[in-house]
Amino acid sequence: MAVRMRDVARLAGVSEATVSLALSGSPRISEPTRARVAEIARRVGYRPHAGARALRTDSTGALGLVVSDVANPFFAELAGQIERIAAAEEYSLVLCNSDEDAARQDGYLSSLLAGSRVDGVILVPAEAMTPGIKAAASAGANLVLLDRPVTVRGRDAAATRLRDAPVVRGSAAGALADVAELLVGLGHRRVGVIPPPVSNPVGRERRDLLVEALRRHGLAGGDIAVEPGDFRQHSGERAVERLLRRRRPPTAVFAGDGLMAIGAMKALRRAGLRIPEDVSLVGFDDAPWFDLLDPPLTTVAQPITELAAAAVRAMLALLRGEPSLAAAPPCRLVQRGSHGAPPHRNDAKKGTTS
Amino acid sequence: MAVRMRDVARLAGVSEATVSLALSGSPRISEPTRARVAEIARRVGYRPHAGARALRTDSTGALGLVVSDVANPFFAELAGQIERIAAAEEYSLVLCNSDEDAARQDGYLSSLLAGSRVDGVILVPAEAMTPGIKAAASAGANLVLLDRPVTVRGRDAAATRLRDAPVVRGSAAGALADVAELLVGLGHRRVGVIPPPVSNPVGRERRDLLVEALRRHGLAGGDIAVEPGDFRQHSGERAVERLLRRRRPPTAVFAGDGLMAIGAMKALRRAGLRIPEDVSLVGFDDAPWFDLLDPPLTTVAQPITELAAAAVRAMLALLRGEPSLAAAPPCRLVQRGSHGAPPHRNDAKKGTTS
DNA sequence: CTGAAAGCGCTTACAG
DNA sequence: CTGAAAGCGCTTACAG
Repeated sequence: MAVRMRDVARLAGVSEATVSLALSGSPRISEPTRARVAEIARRVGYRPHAGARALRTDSTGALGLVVSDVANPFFAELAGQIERIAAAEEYSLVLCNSDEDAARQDGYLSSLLAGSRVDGVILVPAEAMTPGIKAAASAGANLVLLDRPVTVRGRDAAATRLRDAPVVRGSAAGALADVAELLVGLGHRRVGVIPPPVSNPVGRERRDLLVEALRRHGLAGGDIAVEPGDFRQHSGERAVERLLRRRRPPTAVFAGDGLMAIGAMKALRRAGLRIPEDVSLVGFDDAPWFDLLDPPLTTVAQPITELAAAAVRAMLALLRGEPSLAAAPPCRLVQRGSHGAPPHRNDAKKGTTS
Repeated sequence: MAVRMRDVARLAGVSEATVSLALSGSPRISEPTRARVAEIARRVGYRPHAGARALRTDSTGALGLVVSDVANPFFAELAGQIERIAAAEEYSLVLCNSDEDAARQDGYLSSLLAGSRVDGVILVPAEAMTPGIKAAASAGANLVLLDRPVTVRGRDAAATRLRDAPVVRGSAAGALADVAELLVGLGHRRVGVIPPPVSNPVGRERRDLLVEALRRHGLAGGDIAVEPGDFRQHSGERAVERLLRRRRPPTAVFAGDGLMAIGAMKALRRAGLRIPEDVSLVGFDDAPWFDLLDPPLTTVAQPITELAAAAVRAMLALLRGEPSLAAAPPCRLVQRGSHGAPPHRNDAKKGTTS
């Protein structure tokens, strides 16, 4: 059906070997021959059979990207940028959604890597460690960890390799310290924190960074209410409901993910609370329409372009056998309209609706 | 590096042929042998080399998806659902962003199809017709057109095949008639329309369907101002600015795409206009956070889940050689808070800011 | 400067 | 019920 090398060779009156060499620009082929072969190949729309080439060269020209959910605006933007950069480097992108499910993630890892579908995988790990990640590492796969680290135990070969795997993620410490300073500075003394699942290193980290910054600003442990979510919008709603049922509900809420921030906003509104007059809300992740929300969302923006570029760069370094290139570009706090001073003290119990 | 069939054969004490047959469940292999081979393959994490299999069977187990921009929430959601459904059918997804650029789209088509990277492509065409689409069709590629049709001329083989290619897209006629009825019913007499590029059949269609519905409700041609955009947020802003500079600016604006609706909202606000008191705004495409915008956006929602399912279904039918399965599930108007009655007549020129 | 030949890892007629 | 052999489309040492 498709045009094959044999056809190009016949049309050019040379052997397949010459076509192959000519198209790869080998100096062994004379310029006139090279030009003629290239022109014919172009004219007939010849493209080498990707599978045949992969079989022969043990490299596919494809990269895998396993994220938890492309419908999440953060990952959608990230996937788009990674595709763009990879395409510029002549790599195609196989996209997989793990849906935060370790088993699905491991299935993808195995099909992509053990099946030699791709040369490497950029992975947003669904859990701190899974059998599939271990298996990929011990098979010597090219793995770049994106957005989240992985928890490595032991000193076997897989563990050692994994410890060396490049991790590319936003550095949230500075921005979360800014969040703490902003909220405490405005007078908030009771803060609700909705981190990603704490079974996940990224959940623990966002929680700990903010909680510690809040404490540095004088808040006591009892003033900080933690209700983890699961990266989904719905979990943000549920977490806010739980926060509002507390004896002394928070006057400010931090939601550690874009979708959870949306969910938190919905639940806050449903409870009849005004943002920021009754409660302040600070999110994590940004999107081009967050400034159009009601109110415009104050949030921690991740450096998506840098993350995408660094992830592809780290993968290319791996593929070339160069030393691994981790990266941690800083997140930054974007102040918009969803934060403000807390309501007066005697309004304290107002939030206990639902 | 990776485990190959040879290794499984050795461990099981049988030939490679037997392993192949056993794993494919051939009745020629005895049950004990099959079970033993399967168990060993599972234990060592064997996965067939995708390229070798593709070379031999002429089928890759992969599908291409070429969209114009995954960062657009509509396509992000669509891509996510398509990946999910394709994965359930054991197909992996190669994602490509054409960025509405015909040349990039054609490059992807050629690399995916002529390069035998995928068994078929689900394509959101960047233009009504391009050389790459024609080439793919005449090479007999499996092509499903998503969200947008293609303009076919001529009666050659490629044209005939293309005319038979399944088209899967939302049917907007009913919902756009509802938009016209809603706006005219509220008293609007001057409507601004920001369709997708009219070089694109989908742009012409959205424009024509709405304009005709508006006319059926008694609006004259001069009352309808058309300022096409290009699917990007920025173009929605520019289009609104042009609409507001008109002698008699519209009292209601329709933006024919999610990102353009966001842009329109931004420009309207920047011009100091209140929505919907000064201008009504109706969008196209929906997202889980559109109800949190200020004001909540009244919009035409596309049936994304149905579109994704229908696209994969159409592709599977093609791959099985079954008759092509087009689909056109209906869009529906979601009324929220961005529409209302027009301001009083003597306010008519208020909008001429900028 | 160019060609003939081997081999990557599978699947599938063909033997037995 | 199982194995030996051919061949998919490439690339790359090896000859000449």
